[in-house]
Amino acid sequence: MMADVDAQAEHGRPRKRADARRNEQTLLDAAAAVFVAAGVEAPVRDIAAKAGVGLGTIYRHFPTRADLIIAVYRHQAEACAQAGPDLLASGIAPHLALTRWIDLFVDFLVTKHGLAAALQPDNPEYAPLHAYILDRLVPACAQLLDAAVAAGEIRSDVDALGLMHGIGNLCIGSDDPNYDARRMIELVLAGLRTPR
Amino acid sequence: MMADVDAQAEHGRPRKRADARRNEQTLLDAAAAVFVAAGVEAPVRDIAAKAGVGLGTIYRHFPTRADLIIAVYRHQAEACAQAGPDLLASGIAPHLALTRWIDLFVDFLVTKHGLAAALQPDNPEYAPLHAYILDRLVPACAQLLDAAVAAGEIRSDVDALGLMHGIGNLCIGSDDPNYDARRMIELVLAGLRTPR
DNA sequence: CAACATACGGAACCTTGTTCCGTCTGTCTA
DNA sequence: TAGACAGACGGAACAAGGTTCCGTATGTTG
Repeated sequence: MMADVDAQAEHGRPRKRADARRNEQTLLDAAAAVFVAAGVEAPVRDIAAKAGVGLGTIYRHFPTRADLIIAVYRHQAEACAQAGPDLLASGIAPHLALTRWIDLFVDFLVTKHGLAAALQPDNPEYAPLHAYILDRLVPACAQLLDAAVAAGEIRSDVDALGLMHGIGNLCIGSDDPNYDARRMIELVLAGLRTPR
Repeated sequence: MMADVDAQAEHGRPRKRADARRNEQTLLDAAAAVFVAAGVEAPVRDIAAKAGVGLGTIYRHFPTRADLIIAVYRHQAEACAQAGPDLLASGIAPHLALTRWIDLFVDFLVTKHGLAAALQPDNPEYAPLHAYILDRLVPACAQLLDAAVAAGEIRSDVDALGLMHGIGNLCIGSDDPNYDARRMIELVLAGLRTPR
């Protein structure tokens, strides 16, 4: 059946209605604004209100809050993932590349109020977000880590997943002026360079 | 003994009614059980139900969840605070004493599902808990830290508050079998011993 | 332009925290 | 022991936020 050749065939699923596409973009913009103003845990109602749409609409486009967060930050996250191979290819020492990359990751996290806390894997609401990070960022980290281990620059008893989890954790609460997440992360990295 | 007509005179405030004291203990026991089974973020109603009391009763005895948590774990927290001076007096190298003490602190945290996450200072619900930790545990840590710095064993650019915050953060999610909080903390401590 | 699939809005429901007040009960005194 | 009352009790009621559902509205297509 379905010998019809309409736009849907091009990407395998039916093309969305124009108003739906418009609303999706409106929601992304509204969500980005609300996340900046109130953190990624802002009430769904606030985002819907900001976008001027009903609650049903937001849930139809983004079934979970995590989907919305991913959509809003996908570009930045991809850039971060991409930076891994680039740094590695740049010719600097692997452990330096790793340090720089973690800097990028930390920048990404600390500039998004509440994002680090949301990354906790135990909260089922954020499972898709977690899966996304695992999928895109952990491999990038692993590549850098492996290179540094291979170069004998860091200890070999730490895995990328655990390191990312730890770094992410250390970023939680970085709004607090009495807490310097970067210093703690600096300690972790110094510890990494220490012999077992 | 002196003519203490009224037991209240001994501590300055009126003696509580017998049923109130009984309920307080019942609530502590119920809370401890529920915390073990469902974490420290378990619904207040569950604790009240387990204790067989009404909601009003639990709020009268413990105005915030943090008060209840503190009451349940006070003994263990005090023991941890006390261990600081003891370790320092035991004659081992200060940095070793610090390491051991942090081990105790981590033990305390990782055995209480959700407690580390609750320590985040941004959640106003847990403000009293946070204040308590600041009051009792941070000074203990500071003493050990100072001793190790004075002995020239660790770098001097880390403060007790930030270190505790970081260690606490690293303990979040330690239920996850793929995450080893202790290894991350080991890295931090190794980093501490590294020259600036 | 008619018909239909799709999308929309928001009321309604669920869970959890928190307050409030009518009722009940220790405790104290006469 | 009885009466009075401060103190404690239970739980209904309210607030806030997440999520579902369905009657209505509107692109899209033939």
